[in-house]
Amino acid sequence: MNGDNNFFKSAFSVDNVIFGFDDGDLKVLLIKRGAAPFQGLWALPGDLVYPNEDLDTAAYRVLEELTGLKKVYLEQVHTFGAVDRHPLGRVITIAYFSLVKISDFTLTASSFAQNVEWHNVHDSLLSELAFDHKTILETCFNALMHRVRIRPVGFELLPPKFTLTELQHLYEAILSTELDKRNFRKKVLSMSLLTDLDELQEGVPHRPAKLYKFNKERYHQLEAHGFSFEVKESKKKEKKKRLAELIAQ
Amino acid sequence: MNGDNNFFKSAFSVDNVIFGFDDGDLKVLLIKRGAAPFQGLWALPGDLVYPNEDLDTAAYRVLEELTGLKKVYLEQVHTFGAVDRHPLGRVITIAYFSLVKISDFTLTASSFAQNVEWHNVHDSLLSELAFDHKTILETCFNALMHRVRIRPVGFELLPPKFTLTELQHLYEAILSTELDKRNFRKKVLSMSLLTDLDELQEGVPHRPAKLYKFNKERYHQLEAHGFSFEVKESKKKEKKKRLAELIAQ
DNA sequence: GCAAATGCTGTAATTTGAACACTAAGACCC
DNA sequence: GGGTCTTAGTGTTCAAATTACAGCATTTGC
Repeated sequence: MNGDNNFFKSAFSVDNVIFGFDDGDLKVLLIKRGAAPFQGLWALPGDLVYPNEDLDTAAYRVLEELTGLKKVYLEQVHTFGAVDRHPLGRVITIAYFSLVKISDFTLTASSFAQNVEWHNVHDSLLSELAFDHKTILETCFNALMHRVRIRPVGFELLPPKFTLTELQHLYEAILSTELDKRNFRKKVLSMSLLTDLDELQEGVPHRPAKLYKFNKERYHQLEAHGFSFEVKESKKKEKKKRLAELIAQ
Repeated sequence: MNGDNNFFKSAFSVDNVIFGFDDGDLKVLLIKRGAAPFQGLWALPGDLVYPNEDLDTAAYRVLEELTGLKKVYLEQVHTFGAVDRHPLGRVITIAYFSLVKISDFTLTASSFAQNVEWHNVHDSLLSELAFDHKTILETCFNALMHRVRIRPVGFELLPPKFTLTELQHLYEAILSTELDKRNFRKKVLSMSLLTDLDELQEGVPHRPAKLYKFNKERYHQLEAHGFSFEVKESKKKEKKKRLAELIAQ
């Protein structure tokens, strides 16, 4: 193949929707663009893929350059390739999402220079972002909502030790719903994916909660046996919502 | 951006896993390669994406050039971009799957020249395919298995009029399992997604079955109200399987 | 010691899912 | 026309999962 061919005048990039969870809120890491195009707008971290680099490798690289983190959860979601999505040429981009523990996170020197910030996901979905990044964020957020119902990836967003209430708040933030406390705890504990650490929370101005950790070994065991993980919205609400919509027609 | 940049010496293609259903079997449309590399091996239909062409457009084009069909179900699944996946250069490929009614299908003139055939999916997964197409087929088949449990896309594979038994066989072929006849019919009918056509099968040497069609309008209504479609494997089997595995440990 | 805040726990009612076997209708053959 | 073959079609019972729901317990801080 030769470089003169028209088919070889395109580039591809990866864009990474990096989710974090803090203070009861689901967040996404964005970079303020310092140069045209879209100067001054917030954008997803991303980069062109090197000629001799695999796609996943590129996505991990973007993540590590920005956060210093390796070994985080990363998943390819969708590829966006509208002809006019990049004003300077044909660039298709492969979108990934990753889940990081904000507790582990420190900005790297390289990222420190840039204007990097955690943003509330829902707010970002309502604001303007560079390129087609709003669509990408939407798609990845939907993928996350879907994923947490099927696999226990939520733990990737929590610190190593967490309380059941924190876990519940995480699920509520991702699924944008409220869950019944007793049913949630019953269900989660019945899966035996949590190890009770026999430790209590410290520094809280109320009764401290027990701390748990995620039991990865147990998860892999169950996974091998066709286990499925699921958290559902309350039926009461679904019914109410559906009824309301029917009436509205 | 200029053409000398190293980043612009790559190409991208689409590959299309075209599923059909015939004679109780799930099939995939493959092309026998007439030229190197991988000459003589079966491959997925695909093509480079034109410089001014959107990705989905390219996937539809590949499909139409081969089958003459427009307006078929098409879904992007995953992008494959290993550095060495194409022996002649860096080509990343965006994989799609599509669902066609074999009854509608006729080979186009252009595809007639090529060696195009329907292959049993399970056989193909065990045979050698060109490039990384076996991995792509696997990924798309898994995506299909997953998709039919969530959305009623299975109908895209059946002729406009079909019997409940045909529908059941389709699900059994995709999910590689057996389903209980009564429970299946009960569930499917309870969703009110089928319209009873008040017609009977003809030309069968036994009691003819009623014919149904898929009610698309009804589906869109339900979809708008957060409806979810699901077909499950029998629990009996799962339990047996799991027990066997536990014993084997 | 009392107020404030969150942690923690169980049961009853309902819904959903799974298992299971016989009669019905038409085609074909004699 | 009667018998046989083949697939169509149908309901009930039991078990499991899901839902709704409220009050006492423990710690901190005043």
